[in-house]
Amino acid sequence: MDDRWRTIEELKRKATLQVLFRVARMLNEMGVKRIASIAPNTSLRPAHTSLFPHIPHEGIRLVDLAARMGISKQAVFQLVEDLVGEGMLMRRQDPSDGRSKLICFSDLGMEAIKRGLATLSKMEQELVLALGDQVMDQLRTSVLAVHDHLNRQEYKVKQA
Amino acid sequence: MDDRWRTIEELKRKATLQVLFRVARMLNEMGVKRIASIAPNTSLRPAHTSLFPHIPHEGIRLVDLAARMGISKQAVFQLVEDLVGEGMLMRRQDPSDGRSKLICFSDLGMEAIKRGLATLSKMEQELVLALGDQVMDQLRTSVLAVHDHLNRQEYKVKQA
DNA sequence: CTCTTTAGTCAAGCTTGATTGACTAACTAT
DNA sequence: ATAGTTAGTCAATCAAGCTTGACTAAAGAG
Repeated sequence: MDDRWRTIEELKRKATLQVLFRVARMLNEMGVKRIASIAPNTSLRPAHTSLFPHIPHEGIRLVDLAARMGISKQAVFQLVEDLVGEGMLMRRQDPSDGRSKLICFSDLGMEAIKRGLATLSKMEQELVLALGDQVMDQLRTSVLAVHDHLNRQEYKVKQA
Repeated sequence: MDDRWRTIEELKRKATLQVLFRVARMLNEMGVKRIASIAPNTSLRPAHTSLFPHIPHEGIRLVDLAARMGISKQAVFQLVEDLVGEGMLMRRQDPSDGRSKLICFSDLGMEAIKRGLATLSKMEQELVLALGDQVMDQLRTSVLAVHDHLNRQEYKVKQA
């Protein structure tokens, strides 16, 4: 065991962030697996579900959605098209602009989102059961603190 | 604001896991960006770096590495080939098997890993500075608790 | 000693998730 | 009214990250 490797092991042991990444990845995989098992949608891929967090209740225009996701409108178009085909999303005419349509959830889509969130919430409750209220409270408050800090920083960067 | 949507917003507010995912994603993106900025390796992609956590100091055989990552040995071969080309990894002859080679880090590779971990550690220290010792301690212990629990569960599943 | 299996390699091809370019219809500014 | 811009759409293309199949050399079983 040479010195270089020892340094690496030391750094790894201290890396809270690495543990955070791994935990997030494991939980995410677990969630995806569970949701897939209750609704075997062969045709809905990660790229599709990545749209969901960016679709507000009022709806959003294609170009704006693309801008928020940081990819081309053509790419988003195809994803939205698929989701409309599956009945998850719908396009309403934008009352204020004849060219544009407002992309929003259909009833079916909202039900699906609800089921997904419920699955996540169930996983969380299982963790509470296994690890106790206190640990999960600590996780919640500390993660939230980091979250808020990162958002404040991002805001500052955008202002500059 | 109809009832279905209100339920969704309620679920989201309670979802510690969603916040965890988002925080992990943001920090990860930040880390990748920083590391990329200090070492503009145009040719090393995420698929390559995903090998690193599975390569032990003693080295590992291609088939075993592929099994650990859950993908075909041919796919792993290409990635290893690229990394050997970049001087990050090297292949030693396996002393106990004439067919097999042990994939391990080169000196350059270990230096690169060290720099990556150091970057992560620096980000962590910045969080400590911004949020305080206490919050980061809470994050560390709670995330570690979840991590250990998930690993225990995975172990149990594998036993069954 | 032969037969089968296994480790690494090489080649071709596929799916996903994106891109760029072109086009139509609707809006906007002059 | 006309010229230029913008929103959505359609099509072709591309790179990443895999897969499957075929081959070789070494190892192991009978």
